[in-house]
Amino acid sequence: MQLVDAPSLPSFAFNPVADANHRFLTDVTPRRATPCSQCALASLCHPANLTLVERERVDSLVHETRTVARGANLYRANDPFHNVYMLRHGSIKSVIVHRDGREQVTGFHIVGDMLGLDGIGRGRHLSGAVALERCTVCVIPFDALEDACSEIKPVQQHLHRMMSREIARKSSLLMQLGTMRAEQRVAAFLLHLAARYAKRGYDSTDFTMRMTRGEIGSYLGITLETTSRMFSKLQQQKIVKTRGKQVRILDSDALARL
Amino acid sequence: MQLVDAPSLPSFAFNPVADANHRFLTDVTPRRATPCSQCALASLCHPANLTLVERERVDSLVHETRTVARGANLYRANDPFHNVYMLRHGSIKSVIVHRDGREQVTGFHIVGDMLGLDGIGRGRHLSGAVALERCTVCVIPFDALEDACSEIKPVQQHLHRMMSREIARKSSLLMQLGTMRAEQRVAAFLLHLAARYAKRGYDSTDFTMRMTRGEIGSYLGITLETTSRMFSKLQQQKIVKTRGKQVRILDSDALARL
DNA sequence: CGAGTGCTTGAGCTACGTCAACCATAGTGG
DNA sequence: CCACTATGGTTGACGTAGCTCAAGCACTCG
Repeated sequence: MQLVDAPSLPSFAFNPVADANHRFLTDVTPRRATPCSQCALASLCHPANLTLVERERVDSLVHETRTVARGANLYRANDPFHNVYMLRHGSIKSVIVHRDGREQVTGFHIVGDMLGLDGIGRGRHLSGAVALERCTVCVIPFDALEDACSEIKPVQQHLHRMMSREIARKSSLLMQLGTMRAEQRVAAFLLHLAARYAKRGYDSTDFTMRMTRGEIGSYLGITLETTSRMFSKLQQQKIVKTRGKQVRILDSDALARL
Repeated sequence: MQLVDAPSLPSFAFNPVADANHRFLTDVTPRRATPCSQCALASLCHPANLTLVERERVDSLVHETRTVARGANLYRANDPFHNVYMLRHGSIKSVIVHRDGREQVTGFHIVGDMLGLDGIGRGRHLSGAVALERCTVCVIPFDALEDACSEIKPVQQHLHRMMSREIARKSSLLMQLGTMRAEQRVAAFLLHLAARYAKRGYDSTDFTMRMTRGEIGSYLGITLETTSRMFSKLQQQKIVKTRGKQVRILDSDALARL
């Protein structure tokens, strides 16, 4: 609902509502895009070594930026697939909902991640994408991206890498779910998150997790209670320190050794 | 199973060496490719609606076919990534090995599947691919495939769909591991396998699973004993009938209802 | 025939799920 | 400003699904 769209992302625009299902009805606000060439994330979104002309061509792919309110859907499962999205600010969870209504988190996305790739195959999004906090995304029509791929080799390679990494990411998660015990899963989750923050230049030992214990648990295939217990356990062992969503990793070697 | 395609496929080329398990050391036998246009699998590998010229271009991508002996690796984790493979005959498992030596199965591939996609991202294969029976694959150098993508739009789209489907497949597996109980996992596994056979024109109610209980269990995140128990349980309920690796699905609705 | 590999089944143990109570924080409405 | 409510987090008590360990059977292959 809200979403003040304003020239520039004013944070006062955040305006929470109450009610499990009936909140944040209007999700998404389009905005004008600032050119990619001026974007701090360019190194994550774009292949390097483009010519000026190519760079302009890439700029033109993003003809829209959207902001998504906390709790709102960027897209939902089964929505027709048209665009992929670069997450430019904020964090997002991907969820699949079972026929029985339970939902399963299949991914967390942070700044610099590309979303929506699972929709290409069947022309519909397979999972939904829900903002964990106010987000801004660049909207990239997939048709146009494919066209650009044909013309500009590095763009093609970049896309393929992004997709492949998504596959690899899921593989490694599969391994976690298949073979690790709860404590190890939580440890691996923290390390993975930290590594991604590090890669983006954020503090990787001290950060705030945007997701709840329930969401982490769903992602890791354990309950929220177990998740909480594992955080407590890690804290007792002086391996991490948590206070709500705030985490500090005290001994990342120990985490990795679990 | 075996492949009558005969004139060639010299099994004499098989030349064992010593490795972790000391069997099947030399894995792979190159062969000349038969043109794709004459391949029964063309509808799975290729986009439809290609012009004659385009079709020939695609044919030229496959300049090699290999056979892989049972138990042999088509590629191993960390091998440098050069090719993707179309599985033309047989079945293959994808495995990741932990540092502690345990291995986790992350996928089963049957005729018509594309393998190796997880290697694009980092230039090295993330998982290994082990033949569950004698296999033949078409070798497609990825560079050449990318070139063809740039030139022929339908090829590009086809590749993107394949990759996206791989992502989707893993997502759905994640859901199984995250939320289902052992019996449901086994049921979902059978249904999924049956559906894939059906799509390829094989009998989907009566088939033989090429993988062991242990491999199924690893894939599903349960032990081989539990896998076996679940098969027994399903048999008691007259939902499926198994005899070793041979399965008959008696009541696929019941399977889906679990 | 013996050895190797895979499958089944039982008995006991345990990691984790379930249920439930309670606390903290933050937004909300009088 | 202070209850009031909603949401998220922590912790305990208890039950159980699935793991571990172990034994025995069925095939296949040399």
